[in-house]
Amino acid sequence: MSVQERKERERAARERLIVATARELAEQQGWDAVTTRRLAERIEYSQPVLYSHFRGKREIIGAVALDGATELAAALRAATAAADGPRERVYALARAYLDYAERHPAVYDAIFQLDGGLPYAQEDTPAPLKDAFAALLESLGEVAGDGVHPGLFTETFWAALHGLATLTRAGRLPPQHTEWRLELLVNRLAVL
Amino acid sequence: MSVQERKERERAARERLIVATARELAEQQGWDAVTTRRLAERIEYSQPVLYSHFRGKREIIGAVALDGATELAAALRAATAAADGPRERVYALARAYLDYAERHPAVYDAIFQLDGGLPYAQEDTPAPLKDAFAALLESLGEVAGDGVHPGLFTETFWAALHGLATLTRAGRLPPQHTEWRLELLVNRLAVL
DNA sequence: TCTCTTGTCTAGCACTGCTAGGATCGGGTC
DNA sequence: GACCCGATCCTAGCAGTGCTAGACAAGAGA
Repeated sequence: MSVQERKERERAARERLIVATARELAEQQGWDAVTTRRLAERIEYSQPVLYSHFRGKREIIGAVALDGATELAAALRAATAAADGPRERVYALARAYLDYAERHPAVYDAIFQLDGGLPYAQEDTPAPLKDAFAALLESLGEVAGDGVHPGLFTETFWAALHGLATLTRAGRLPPQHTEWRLELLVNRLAVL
Repeated sequence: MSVQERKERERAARERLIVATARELAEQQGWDAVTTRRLAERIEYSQPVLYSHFRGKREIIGAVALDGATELAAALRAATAAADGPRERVYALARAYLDYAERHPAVYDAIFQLDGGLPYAQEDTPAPLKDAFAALLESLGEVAGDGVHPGLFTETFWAALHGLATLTRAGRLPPQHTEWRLELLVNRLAVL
């Protein structure tokens, strides 16, 4: 059985290579540049190999999204762990979120804007996505205020952050005063 | 000169037809279905005619965005005009905004998500876009609170609405409790 | 009526995501 | 060690995309 095991290992490694390369290409040149031909060339295989791992380009985006969600959750937890008190935690969380969106716009898009064929906000939502939301909930739940459902509060706060992140990057909001908008959001929305 | 005038009139009419048809197609089947071939077929001209009016598909999206922005501004003003007092005005504004995003998702995307080649948040930003923001500012400026810049407050509130609208439509937020999130946003962000 | 500009269309380019079918490589068996 | 056969991979191609060069026809002005 060791031959088959080796083959499966190699196959898994190649799958990781595909996802990592897709992400790299997307971060370097945007998702438009991630074509199946270019991706195949970079991993030094022919196009059809991609389709033996994924149903199509959509599923590759989905795989990048799952990777990114894991990373985002870790970044949020790392930021809040170093902060003292609810107020500082919320600030740290919001800054870390916007920071991630700015540093990894392609991955952020894969998670929150593009169609990766993943189910969201359902029972069968993949664990990394649920966990990213959980990371938000951990710090935001404690500042929801009396009588306000922590989950719904987290959703609302998150939506506001998402709006800031996407509108700023799309050039719809001027890049100046980002910090100010973030402070307004935290001061008004969170019950501290 | 009347011959030339007639030609220019016809040309302008055809340009409006292109934009209206693109919008119709996008609202019916999504922007992916708006291909230059399909669009040309619907207006009963050949593809190259499109390029005698617009530099490319991007500019057509931009034209739909400008149309939509005018419409959105009118919808926001109509909603707030019928409301009494700042609190009711903000509610009416927020509801009208989310309502427009839900009823005209393709147009909403053209304005706020897709690349239509338009300059935003600058001096040379087209009037319809500036006016849509002005419509937001008219109702939101009065609830910014003391010492808070009305423009920046409007941007922040708008970003939050945008986040709710896009995340909900992309399936990232469950469709239930939309009203509740909106109320939370208004109650916490606006100083009433 | 003829000419020449203006406007329109046909045909084609380089690219996209995706797939059918043939070639080749390598593990398992005799 | 030689052979068979299945798994694996690649070449070639499909239908579609945005966009454009160049041929062609229609119509205004002389």
